Amino acid sequence: MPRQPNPARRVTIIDVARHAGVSTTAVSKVLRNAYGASPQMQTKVRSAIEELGYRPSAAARGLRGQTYTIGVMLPEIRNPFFADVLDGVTEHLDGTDYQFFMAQCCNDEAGEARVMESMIDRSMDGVILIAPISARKRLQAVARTVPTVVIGRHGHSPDYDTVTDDDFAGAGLVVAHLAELGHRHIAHIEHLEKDPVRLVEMPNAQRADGYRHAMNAHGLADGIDVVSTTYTQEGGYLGARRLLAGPRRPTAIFAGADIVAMGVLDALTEDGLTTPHDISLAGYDNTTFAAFGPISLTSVDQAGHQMGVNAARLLLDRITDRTRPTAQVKLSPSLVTRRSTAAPPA
Amino acid sequence: MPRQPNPARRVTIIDVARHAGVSTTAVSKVLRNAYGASPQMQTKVRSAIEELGYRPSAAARGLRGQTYTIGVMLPEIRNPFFADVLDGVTEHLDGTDYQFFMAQCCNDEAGEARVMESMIDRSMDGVILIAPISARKRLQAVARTVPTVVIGRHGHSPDYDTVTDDDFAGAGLVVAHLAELGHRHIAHIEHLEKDPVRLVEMPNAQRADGYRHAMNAHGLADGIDVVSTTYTQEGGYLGARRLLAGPRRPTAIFAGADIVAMGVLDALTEDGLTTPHDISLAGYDNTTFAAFGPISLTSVDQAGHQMGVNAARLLLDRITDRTRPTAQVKLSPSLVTRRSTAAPPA
DNA sequence: ATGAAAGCGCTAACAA
DNA sequence: TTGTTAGCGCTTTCAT
Repeated sequence: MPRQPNPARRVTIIDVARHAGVSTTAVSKVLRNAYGASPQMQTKVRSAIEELGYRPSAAARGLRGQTYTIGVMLPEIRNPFFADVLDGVTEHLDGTDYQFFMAQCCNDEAGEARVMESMIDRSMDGVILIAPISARKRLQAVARTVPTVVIGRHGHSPDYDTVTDDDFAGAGLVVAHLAELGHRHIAHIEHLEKDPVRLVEMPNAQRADGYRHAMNAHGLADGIDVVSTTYTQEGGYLGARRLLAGPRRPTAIFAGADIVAMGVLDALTEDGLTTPHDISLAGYDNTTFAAFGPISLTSVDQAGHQMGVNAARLLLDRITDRTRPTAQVKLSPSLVTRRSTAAPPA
Repeated sequence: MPRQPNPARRVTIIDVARHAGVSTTAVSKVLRNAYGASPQMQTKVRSAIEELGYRPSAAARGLRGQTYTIGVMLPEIRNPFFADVLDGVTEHLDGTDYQFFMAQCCNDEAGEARVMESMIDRSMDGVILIAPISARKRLQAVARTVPTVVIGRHGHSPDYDTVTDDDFAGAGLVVAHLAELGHRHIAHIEHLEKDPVRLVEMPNAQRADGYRHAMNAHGLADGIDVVSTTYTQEGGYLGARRLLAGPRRPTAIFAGADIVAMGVLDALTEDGLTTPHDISLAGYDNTTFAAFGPISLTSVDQAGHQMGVNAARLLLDRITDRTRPTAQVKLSPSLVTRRSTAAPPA
C-alpha cells in the first residue's frame, strides 16, 4: 500500500507559463529579475507563480545557470566562535535569493577535500571556507572552479578573497594587558604547525608570532614560554597540565583560543586553582562562553559577526563578477577584559 | 583580463564513456552500482573515471534520479547538544555515497518553512529535522514530499520516522535524584508552550509533565514550582531571577536544558550564590558544557550521538523504501550526577 | 518585449 | 549484458 496514491507532480515553469498565458522564457526572466520583461508581464507571471505555489527547481537551474546555493565549510561546530561568523553570513544573505548550507569537515585535509568537492559537485554558486587547513594549492584550485572566500587565513591569493583578523596585533593586546597588570612570566598555548606555508598563513601561527614579538617588545623575553598542542579543549587541558607540572609555573596563561582556555580551566579546577587568584588566563575569540558569568574570561574579540558579513558580501560580489581583483579584508581585534585576569599573586 | 583563459569544461559522463569505449548508460550503471554491468565493464569504467578525474554533477543527477544529498535542519548552532547529534549523523553517513548539509533555522516557523522548502527545492534525497517547532501539519506535508526523520518530537506520524528521548522519564530521574538528596522544594524552568498539539509533542512539555508527575510520586506536591520562559541562556537567566526574587526560594532548580542551566548560573553568580552550597542545579542534555570542570553540572544524558546515528539509519532506510511503515525510536535517558547537586543547606 | 527551440549532464525506458 | 534515446526543468541564444 503505497502511502502516496498521487505523488503530486511538482509545479514546473511550464505550468506557470501556461497559467499566465506566456512563454517559459518570460517566466524565467521574471524569476531571475532579468532584463526584458514588462511590468505587466511581471505581475501576470508573479500572480501565476503565487496561485500555483510554484518553486523553481535548483537542480534544473543549476544545469544551465545558478543554483542560488552557497556552501559554508567549517572545521567544527563546537567552537562557538564559528556561530558568530555564521550569524554574520546569515544576516548578509537574508533577503537575497541565496540560501546557504553548512558542512562540517573534520579538521583534516581529506575531510576538507571531500566537502569542497561535494560543494562543487552540487553546483553551488559560491563557497565560504572557514579556517581551512588545506594546502594553499588546493584552495586555489577550488577557487578557480567556484567563487570562493576564505575566512581566517592570511596571505594574498589571486583567486580567492580573504577575511581575517589581525591575529598578530590581537596577541599583542593580550600581552600588553597582562604586562601592564605586572605579569612577567606569561605562557602561551599554541596550535602546533609544521607546514612552512601554513606556518605563515594560519591565524594560530600569527598569534604565536605576535605573542613572541610583544613579549620582546615589553622586555619580557625571559618570560616567553610556549606550549604546542592543538586548538581544542583537550589541547588546552594538556597544555595546562604541562605548564602546571613544569619547574617554573607561569603567573598568566594566554590561550590561543577560548576553546583552549576552557581546557585550561578544566586543568586548573582539577588542581584546585582559580583565576585570577592563583593564575591569570586570557583567551581569544570572545565567544559567548567567555562572556558567561561564572567563567568571565578576558578574551580578544575578533568580531566574528563582522567577518561573516564581510565574507558574504565579498562572495556575492565575486559571484557577480568573477574577474574583479581579489580583496583582503583584515579586521582589527579588540581586547575585552574580564575577571579572569588580574595582577599576579604577590 | 579574465583570470581564467580556459574555464576548463567539467568532465562529463560522455567523456568517460568515450574514454572507456562504452555507452553512457554503462557509466551511469557503474556510478549507481546498478544491476547490469559486468565486472570487466566495471573496472574499465572505474579506471576511466579515475584517469579523467570525473565527478558526477549532482544537479544533473537530481533532474532524473537522486542527488545523494541529505539536509539537516537545526534550530540553532550554539546549543552543544546538537553537535552530538550531528556527530552521530556524520558517523552513520560516513562511507556511504551521501553527503549531508546543515541549515540553521531561527527557531520560528517561518524560518523553518524557508529551510525545509529550500531543501526540497534542491532535490535533496532526504531531510533530518532536529527539534522542529513547526505545526505537525507542515511536517507531514514535508514528509510526503521528501523522506523525513524528525528528531526530538514525540507523537506518531504515518509519514515520518521519529527519534526521541524519553523526556518524561528523564525529568523523573532528576526529581528522584534531588528528592533522594533531601530536597523538597525543587523548581523547574520550562519552555513555555501554548499550542495544544505541540504541547503534547514537544520534549519540553514532556519534561515539565515528567517533573510534575515525579514530584507528586515523591510526595512533593507542595514543592512544585514551575517558571515558564524559553530554552535559551537568556530564558534560564530570567527564570532564575524570578525564582530568586520570589518569596520562597527553592533549594534546587531543575533547568529543562543545559543551556538554560547556563543562564541560571549567570544569575546565581550575579547574586554571589554557588552550587551546590547555596542551591542545587541540574540540567538536561549532558552537553560537553555540563562536563566542563568548573561547571560540573548534573544533567540528563539523552544520548545525542545515538539519536543522530538512528536518525541517519532510519532516513537511509526510508530513502530505499518509501512505503515501509514509519518507526518511532525512543531512547532511554540516564542521569549523570556531578558537583552541582548535593543535599540542601541545613 | 516576447517566444521558439536547443541544450545543460544525467537516468531510465526500451531495443538489440 | 549493452547501447540508443527520450526526457527531467530550467536558462539561453536567436528569431520575431
